[in-house]
Amino acid sequence: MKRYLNEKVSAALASMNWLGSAQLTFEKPRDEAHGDLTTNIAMVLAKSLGKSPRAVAQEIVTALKVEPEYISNVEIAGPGFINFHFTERFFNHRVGDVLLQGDAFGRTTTGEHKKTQVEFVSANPTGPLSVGHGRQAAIGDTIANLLEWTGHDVTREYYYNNAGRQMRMLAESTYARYRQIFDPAFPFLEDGYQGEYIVEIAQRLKEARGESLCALEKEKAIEECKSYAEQALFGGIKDVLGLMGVKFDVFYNEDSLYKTGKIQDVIAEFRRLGLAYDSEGAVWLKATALGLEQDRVIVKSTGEPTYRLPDIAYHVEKFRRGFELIVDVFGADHIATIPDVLAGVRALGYDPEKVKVVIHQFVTLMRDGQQVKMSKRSANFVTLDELIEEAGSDAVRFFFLMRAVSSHLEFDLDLAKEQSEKNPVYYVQYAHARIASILRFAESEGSTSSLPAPNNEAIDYSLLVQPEEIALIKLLLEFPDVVESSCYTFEPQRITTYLHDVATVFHKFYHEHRVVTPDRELSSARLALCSAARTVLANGCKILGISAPERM
RNA sequence: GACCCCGUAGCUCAGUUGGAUAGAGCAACAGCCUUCUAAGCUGUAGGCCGCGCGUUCGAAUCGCGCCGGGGUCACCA
Repeated sequence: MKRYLNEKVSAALASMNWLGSAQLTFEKPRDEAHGDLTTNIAMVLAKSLGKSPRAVAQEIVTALKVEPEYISNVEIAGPGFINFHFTERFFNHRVGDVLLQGDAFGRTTTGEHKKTQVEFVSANPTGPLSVGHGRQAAIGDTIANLLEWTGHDVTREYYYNNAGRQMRMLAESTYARYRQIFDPAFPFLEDGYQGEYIVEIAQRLKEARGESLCALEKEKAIEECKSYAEQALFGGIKDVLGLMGVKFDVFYNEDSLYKTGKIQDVIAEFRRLGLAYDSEGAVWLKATALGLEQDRVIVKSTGEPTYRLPDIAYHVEKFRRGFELIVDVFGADHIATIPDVLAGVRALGYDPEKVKVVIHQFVTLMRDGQQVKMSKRSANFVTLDELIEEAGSDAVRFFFLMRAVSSHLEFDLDLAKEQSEKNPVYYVQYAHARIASILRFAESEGSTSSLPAPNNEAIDYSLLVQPEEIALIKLLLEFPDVVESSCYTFEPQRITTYLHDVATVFHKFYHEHRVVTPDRELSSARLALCSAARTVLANGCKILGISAPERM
């Protein structure tokens, strides 16, 4: 639709030598009376031409040549908009295109197989995934899906660290809980992990190993606890991600950056560039020389690197591995580290423009109208697996994707749990199930009245003339554009919003018009339309990672 | 104090690269099932788009300054 008009209007502009002096764009007017597409080109050109916008518009329209078969009306309106009305014929013949493309409808190739990495979740195995991680998993996986739908070669990656202070604390906490099974008076560490899950892990450890760890030397026993707890927690994390339908291609261990000398290489390179110096026993990155506020420690006086150094080394590795587009999905709590990493990457000669950082805000969990406080260290917190168990994966994913990533998300547990019409995810799924039901019904009727198959070439799409039919077709045709804009702006909520709209428009159509009627020609055309709507809903659900049920 | 996100209907939030008369769900009220799924549809009501100034043909959208809420500012990750 846009492509068609772009060609025609560009030709008109060219005939007056106005082409190129302003960006020609088309958009869908909010008000249907203003046509199917509109352009503001006349208003943009008016100033430089020294003419009134409406006069410019008139000249363009006069020079414009369009086929009346496709364009029913071109009008100048308001301050100088040029509105284009397409014919019903133009729209209803597109239904066949949708059906022909089927589960590929909405896919585009603009990504040109660009090698792309999406990093998300990246939680260290120190505890079960939180609700916040769940949001990140839904966002990251959906962005990855969107990138695939636009033709990128996508690698889903999870970066983790199973060394360091936090893991040490996990090990000691587990050890203490383990010892407490045999000796309730065994002291628990001051700032250890309080969560009930540690007790459970200790219990399982006891079942697996009996009392044997008590006999071991403490350090040795703690080491055993660490590997056992890590394995248990990582297993749990992967299970929960699996429940959400999230599968990673690569689990990247921070440790490998040390083993292969990548960390040392980065330090050496910074030193060579005069961007690192020693002070107070630590190694500092001269971030001020890179335009940042203050210098930062990259290697502590204890000899351990701070998180910045491996983060920079990891990003360097992303470039070295050949990724042309690097998407980092982080929680808002990591926002402060990003400038350091990007500055480091740039200093080392890589283009930070290729790194897109998607920051998502926090999730507030509401239960009975009360906020549920969440902290991994406190005993009282709702984990992602509990949430999924209560509300189901579809509802959880959909809820996480309903809001803009930059907005705080209030997750109403009671609403998500409610398996009823109040729950928005069902609205979309119900539309899909309803269509599936209609198609089943038509098939059963077809055995006696031989209705043509929905994708039959003999279908007369021009029978689709009702306002509800045309409105549905128009909306369905927007799907590829919605996928693209959602992808390139990294705003997955555009898909949930759009699918909700599709469901609404379909339900209205369904309410107004009977699909299967004695009129076989009309029935066929409407079945085709239903099938096209089902295609869009199913494809959209696929992108969101939720199911599109045949029955509800 | 510095930086980041948010501020739109009673509540939770959409609102496409700035476009014409501001949108949905929930909550409230009033209707619609002898017909393909009522987990649906229709109608009513609900708004200084936080405030002010600016940019321009035009601002919920962009800029600056306030106000309010949240977050981050380690030799924690």
